[in-house]
Amino acid sequence: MNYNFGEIEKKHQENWKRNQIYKVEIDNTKPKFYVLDMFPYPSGAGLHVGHPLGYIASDIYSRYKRLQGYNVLHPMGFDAFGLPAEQYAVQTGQHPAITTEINIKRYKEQLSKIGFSYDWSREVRTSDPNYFKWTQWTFLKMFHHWFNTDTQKAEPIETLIKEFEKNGNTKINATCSITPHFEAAVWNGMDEAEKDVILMNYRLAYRAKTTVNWCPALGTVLANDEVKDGVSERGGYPVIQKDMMQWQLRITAYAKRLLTGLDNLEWTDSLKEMQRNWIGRSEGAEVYFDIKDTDEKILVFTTRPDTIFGATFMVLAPESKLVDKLTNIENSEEVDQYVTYAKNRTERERQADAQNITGVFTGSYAINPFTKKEIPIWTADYVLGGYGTGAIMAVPAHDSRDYAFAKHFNIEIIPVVEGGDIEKESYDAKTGKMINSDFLNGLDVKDAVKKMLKEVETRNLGKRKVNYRLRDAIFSRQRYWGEPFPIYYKDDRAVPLKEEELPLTLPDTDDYKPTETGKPPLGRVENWLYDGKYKYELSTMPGFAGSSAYYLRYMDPHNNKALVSKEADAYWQDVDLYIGGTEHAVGHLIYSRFWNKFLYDIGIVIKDEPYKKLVNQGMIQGRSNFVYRIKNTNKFVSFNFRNNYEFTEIHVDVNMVNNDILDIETFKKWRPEFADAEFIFEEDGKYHCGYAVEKMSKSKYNVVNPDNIIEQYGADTLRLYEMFLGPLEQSKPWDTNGIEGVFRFLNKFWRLFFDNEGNINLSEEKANKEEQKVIHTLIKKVGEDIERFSFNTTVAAYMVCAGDLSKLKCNKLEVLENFLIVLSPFAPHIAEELWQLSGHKTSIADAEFPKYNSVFLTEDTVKYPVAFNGKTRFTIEIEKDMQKSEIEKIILNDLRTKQRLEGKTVKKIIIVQGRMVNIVI
RNA sequence: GCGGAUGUGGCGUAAUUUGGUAGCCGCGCUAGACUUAGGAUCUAGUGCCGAAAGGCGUGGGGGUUCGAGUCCCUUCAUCCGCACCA
Repeated sequence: MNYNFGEIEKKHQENWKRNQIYKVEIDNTKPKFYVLDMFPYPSGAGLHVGHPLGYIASDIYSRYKRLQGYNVLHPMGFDAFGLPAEQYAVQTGQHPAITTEINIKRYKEQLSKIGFSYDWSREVRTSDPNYFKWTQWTFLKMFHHWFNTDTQKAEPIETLIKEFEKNGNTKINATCSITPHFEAAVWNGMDEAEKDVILMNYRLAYRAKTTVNWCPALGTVLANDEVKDGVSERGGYPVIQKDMMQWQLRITAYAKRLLTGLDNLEWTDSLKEMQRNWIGRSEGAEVYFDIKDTDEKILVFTTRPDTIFGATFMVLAPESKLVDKLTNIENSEEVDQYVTYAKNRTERERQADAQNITGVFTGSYAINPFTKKEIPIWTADYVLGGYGTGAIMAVPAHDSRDYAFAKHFNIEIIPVVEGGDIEKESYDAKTGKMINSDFLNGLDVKDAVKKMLKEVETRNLGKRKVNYRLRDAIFSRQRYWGEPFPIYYKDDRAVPLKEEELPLTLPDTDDYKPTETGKPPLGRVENWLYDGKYKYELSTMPGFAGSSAYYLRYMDPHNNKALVSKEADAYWQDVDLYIGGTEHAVGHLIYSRFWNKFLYDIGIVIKDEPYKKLVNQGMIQGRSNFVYRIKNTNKFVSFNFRNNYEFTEIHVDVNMVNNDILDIETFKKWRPEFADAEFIFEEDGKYHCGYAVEKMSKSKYNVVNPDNIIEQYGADTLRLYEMFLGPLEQSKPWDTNGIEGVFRFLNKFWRLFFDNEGNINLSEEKANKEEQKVIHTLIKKVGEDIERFSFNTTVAAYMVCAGDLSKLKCNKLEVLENFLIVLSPFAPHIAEELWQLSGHKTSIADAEFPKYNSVFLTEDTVKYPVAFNGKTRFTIEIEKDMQKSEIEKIILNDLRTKQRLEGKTVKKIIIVQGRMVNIVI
C-alpha cells in the first residue's frame, strides 16, 4: 500500500468532524490550556501559504498539550467587519454581509484542509448580532462607568453623581476631560442637559469634539495606530487633522496599569518595548507661566524643570486655543495665516518637513517665573497640540529642537548646564553641573531636578506630573460595515439603549457611500429611528471593537444571557498561548488589554491580563523569479549572461519556474507578447531565472496557494514543511522546491510500517537497546523542542529517527507507536491512519505523550574529541567511567598523538571527563 | 536620531541546559544504480583552498580563555519598530 495522502486526509478529516474529536467542554477533572490564534479578517483573496504558519504552530502546541492530558481550548473565528468588504460593496452594490459570508466559507474550506484541531462549534464572527450584542453591551458599560484615579479602577457613574451631589467635583480624583471646578450646590442646580455635559467628561466611553485623523479618500476617521507615516495603513491615502465630534474610549485612564501590567507577561522584549513606547510615560512637572498684561496663564509640561532658568521663549501649538487670545492685533494676520497653513498640512507633509523650521511670533510675552524676565510667545508646529499641554517652555541651550528654532529666529540662548558648546549645538544630556541658575548653581542635574520640583510646588507654580503619550481611542468610524452604537439622540443629548434592547442591528441599505453632505452611510437610511422618533448615532465602531474581547466569547460562545458565564470564565480564565503577527503589537493588543482590564474592574472576568504568553510568528516572504529581456527586443537572456546586455528585469510567475529553470513553453503561453520570444540559454541549454526575496503578493507573481500544495503533497507535508522552513519567529522566504525533502520523509516513515509487498507488517517483539535509544532520544527531543517552540529542529529530529529506524530495519510496534504519538501534533493525518492500522480503535488525539526513559539514553563509551591547541584533530572512543589519568595515558600512547607531538613538548593536557581532551603544545 | 533583532556552505538552517568535535536536517549540486524515459525512486559524496600532506573557516578588527559561533570591547551591514513626545 502506498502513502495515499489525499485519501487518508479526507477520510480522517471527515471522521474527526463526525465524531467531534476536537469539541471541548469544561472538565474540572483536567487542567485547562487555552491556545489562541489571532483570528483572520476573511479577505477576498483567500489564504496564501504564509497565513497558516502561526495556525500550524498553535495547532501543534494544542495537540501536544492535549496528549499531555490537558483540556485544550483551541477555537477559531472571524474578524468579519471591515473596510475592504465595504469598499467592495460601494463598487458593486453587493451587501458586505454577502461577500463576507462567501469569503468566510472559502477560508473555512481552506483551513479545514490543513487538518486543524479547532473546536468549530465555538466559532465566533464579529459581525454576527449574537456576538456584537456583547460588544455593544461592553460599550454601554463603559458609558456607565468613570475611572477613579485614586483607586485606579472603573466605578459606576452613580457613585460619581452621589459625590457631585455631596461635594461637587472638588474632592474627587477622576480621569476626565478638562472640567471646571464646581461645588455641590452648582451641580444640584443644573438641569439634566447640563448634568449630561458634565458627566460626559467622566464617562469611559464618551463623546467629545477632538482633533482626529481624517482620511478624505476613505471618508472616515482613523485611530493613531491606523495611520502609518502620515498615510492610512489601509490604502495609503493622505490623512489630515480635523476637529470633529467623536465617540472615544478613555484608555488613557488605564495608562499606568497597561504599563505595569506588561512586566509579568511572557511576551518578547521587543513587543513589550513597543507597547511601552506607545504608552510613552514621562515624568516631569506642569508649570504655569504668567503672561504680561493679562490674567491668562500658559501651562507647560516639562521633563527638565531644572532648566527653567534657561527658558528664553515659549511655543504654543497652532491648535492651541491660547493662540487666538494671545495674538496682538498687529501680528494677527500673520498668525492667522500660519495657523491655517499648519492646519491644512497633512501629517505626512509635516513629518517630511521636520527640518524646515517655521513659526510666528504672537506679539505677547510671558514672564519666566524664576528669572522674572519677559520672554516672547511664539506659535510653531513643532509643538504638538495633542501632547502634554500643547505648549512648551523652550530651553534652546538644552533641547535640540528649541536650539534650531532659536538659531533660526535669533532668540537668546542661555546655557544652564555645564558641558556642551552652545555655539555649535544644544547640550541635551542629563548630566553636568548647573550654572546661571541662582539657587540651583553647582548642583548636578539630577539633584537640580528634585530641588526645582520641590520649589515649583512650594511656590505654587505647578506640580509634579506623569505624562503619557497614549491618547484616548477614537471610537467612531464614518462607515457602514461595523457595529452600530447603541445610542440615540434626544434634543442632541446622547441616550444609551437599555441592555434588554440589544443588539441594535444594522439597517439595510443599497448604497454604502457617505452621503453628499458628508454624513456616514447610515445617514442614507430613512426611518432608522429609535421608537420611531429619535435618530440613532450614524457612525459605527472601529475594527478593534469586535476583536477586543473575542477570546472571552470563545469560552462561552452561545450564552445569550452574559458575555461569558462565571463558570466558563473561572475555568478557562485567560489565554495561555496567543500566536499572531507583530502587526498588532500596539493596536489590537493594547485595546484588548484595556478592554479586559475594564471587564476585570466591573467583575466580569477574573484575570487582569488576557494573554499570558504571546508568540509572534515571522512573515513568510515570497521568492520571486525574474527573466531578463534585452532592451528593445523580444529576446531573453539567461541569468548568468545578463550583464553582457542592457536588460529589463521582469517578474515571472513562480509556478512556471522549477529550481530557477524557466519552463519555456508555459512562459510563451503566459502572455501573447511572449509567444514568439527568443532566448539566450546557458551552457546546459536551459534558461536560468534570477530570484529575489520580496513580500508575497499578486503583483510579484510569487504567491503560493496552500490548496495547490495540499493537492500535490498533502496537508501533513505542508504542515511539516512550514515548520521546517526555520525558526517560528523569524521571517523567511517560501521556496516550494525544498518541500520534496519532508515529503520523502513521510514516505519513508510510511514504509517503516509495511513490507515490500505493501502489507502492513509490524512486529510484537520487544525493542532492543539500540532501538530504545533511537526512539527515546526522539521522545526527549520532541518534548523539549515543542516546549520552546523550536519546531524546525523537531522536524529534523523526526527525519533522523526515521533514517535510523530504517537502517535498523525496525518494525516493532513498541517503537513505532511512540513515534506515531510524538509525530501526531505535526502530521496528524498520517499518524491517525497508521495508528488505526496498528490496531487502535480510538483517535490518536486521545493517546498519551510518552515519557522518555533516560536509562536508554546513556552510553557506555564516549567519543572523545582530541584537540591540539584547541583544534580537534581526531576522536577516540573511551569508556565513560574511565579516570582522567588513564585517559591521558591512552591518548598519549595513541599513534596519532605521537605523530603530532614529534619534536614538541606537551605543556599541558586538559581533560574534561565525558566531554573532550585538549593538548597544549 | 532612539529602541529592538539578525549576520554561520550555493540556499533554508543546526549547534538547548553550562564556552568543549562548527555545519545536524533538508534543498541544490556531483557521481552511481534501476529504468523505454525521468522533473520518479534508491545509494554515495558535497564548508573553502590544496593532487595530497596540510592549512583556513561562523560580517570585520581586537580581547579574555587550555579552548569562543557562544563571553567582553569595537566596528560594519541588513531588517523591524518609534520618531519634532517637550
